Amino acid sequence: MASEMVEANGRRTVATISRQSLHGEIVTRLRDMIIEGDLQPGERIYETQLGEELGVSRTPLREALKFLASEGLVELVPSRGAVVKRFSAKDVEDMLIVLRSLEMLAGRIACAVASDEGIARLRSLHDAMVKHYKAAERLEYYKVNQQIHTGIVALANNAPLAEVHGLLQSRVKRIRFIGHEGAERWAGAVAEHERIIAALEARDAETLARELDTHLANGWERVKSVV
Amino acid sequence: MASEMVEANGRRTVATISRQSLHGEIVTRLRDMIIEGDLQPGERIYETQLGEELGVSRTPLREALKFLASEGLVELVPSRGAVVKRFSAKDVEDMLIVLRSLEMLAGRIACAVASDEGIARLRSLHDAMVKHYKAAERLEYYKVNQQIHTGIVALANNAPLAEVHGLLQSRVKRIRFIGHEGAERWAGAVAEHERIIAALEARDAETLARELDTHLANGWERVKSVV
DNA sequence: ATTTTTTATACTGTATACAAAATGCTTGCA
DNA sequence: TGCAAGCATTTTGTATACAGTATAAAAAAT
Repeated sequence: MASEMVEANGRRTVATISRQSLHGEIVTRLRDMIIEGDLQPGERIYETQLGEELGVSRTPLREALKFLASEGLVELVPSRGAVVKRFSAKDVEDMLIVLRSLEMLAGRIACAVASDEGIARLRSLHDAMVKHYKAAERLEYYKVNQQIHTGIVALANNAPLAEVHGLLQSRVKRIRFIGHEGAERWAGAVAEHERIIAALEARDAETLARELDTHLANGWERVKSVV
Repeated sequence: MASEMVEANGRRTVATISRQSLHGEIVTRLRDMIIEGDLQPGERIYETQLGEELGVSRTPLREALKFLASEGLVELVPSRGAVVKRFSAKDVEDMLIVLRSLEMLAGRIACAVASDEGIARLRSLHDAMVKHYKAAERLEYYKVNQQIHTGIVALANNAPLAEVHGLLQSRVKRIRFIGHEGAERWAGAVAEHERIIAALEARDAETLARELDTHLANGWERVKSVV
């Protein structure tokens, strides 16, 4: 049955050598489905139905749901199964407050411990992002943007910090993904990013923290309307 | 919560209103076992064995393990099962850095939004802690101490903040639980707590943040030797 | 007509059974 | 004696089956 599944999926087998367990794959698959809005907030998840849809039995699917429940992407209602978690505007605002604090912390640490290569890599990511901005490629821009924020956190070389940041980021991704900002605000965000990268290159911790602070506060303003 | 009563009259949770599902109970049970050192770091978890020990079958146990894996308390090695996660000294230090940042953030917010009753409740907790200190009741002291730190975060009224704080706190609990500090350091910790509560009562955000900063930095110093 | 009760259906929660993978041990051979 | 290969045991990974529960619909009574 498992071998059939691999053939049916086809594309998934390339990277992982099918080394990862099935429930692990389901976790990433479902996470993507939730983030991309394939499974909508408040929607109830029927295990048999979704299992057949994915070509797996209920057992690994349920295990994956438990994992995602701990991540906070789904909610487990006793004897009524899993529901895609819905976030209120206050929830999102609270998350962004924490995210902002975490990124500021990461930025401060990064200024002290990051390698020159790491910073250079972030600069090139930033350049790529600007290209996408000028080409008005929103989706590509969005993806690289995420990579930059994740990259700053990664530079701090603090695994738990990166982990909790990723945890919250995965929750707001769904929101941000939807939010399409106007041209002038978009330009403002790019300018903020430029200053962020500059501060990082100068290893100026306080300036970097301040820039991240305003950038992420503005980010909330940009997304507030769509929540 | 209600399951404690259930456990009192009989070990099986069948007949009564077991509001929480079985895997949910197993999660809390295993979490306690890990924190209290019943399951030691690096120890491999044999599903059938542990299942029989707890009187449950493998299925809900596995679901519980997936949940704990997402929490970071156990590690899932593909086709070799679950292992209680072992943390290096750097891991713990990194966690405490993040915890410190989160508590400082919570403290700042709490000064602005906490209710007077909430602050008063924390003061009485503090008084209880001092009593335990004077009676040299280490375990009781430790428990109330945890409640105070959790309580400060709770005052901020920010669910995601409380969540990630609790996540990291559950990981370092195991360490701190072991660490027995000397009398003079213990006295220092109590004094720091007194200043923290005072700053909170004065709603002096910056002082509170500074006191939390030094308190938690000292906390790392106190625990460093035993990691 | 409305409310309550009953019944049917579908879904979740748990257990068990089966298949695949890995580890350890024994045996054979150099 | 040392090493390797193969077999056996153990353990995980997955599927399926069964039991319990909630929901919804239909029927009966007020």
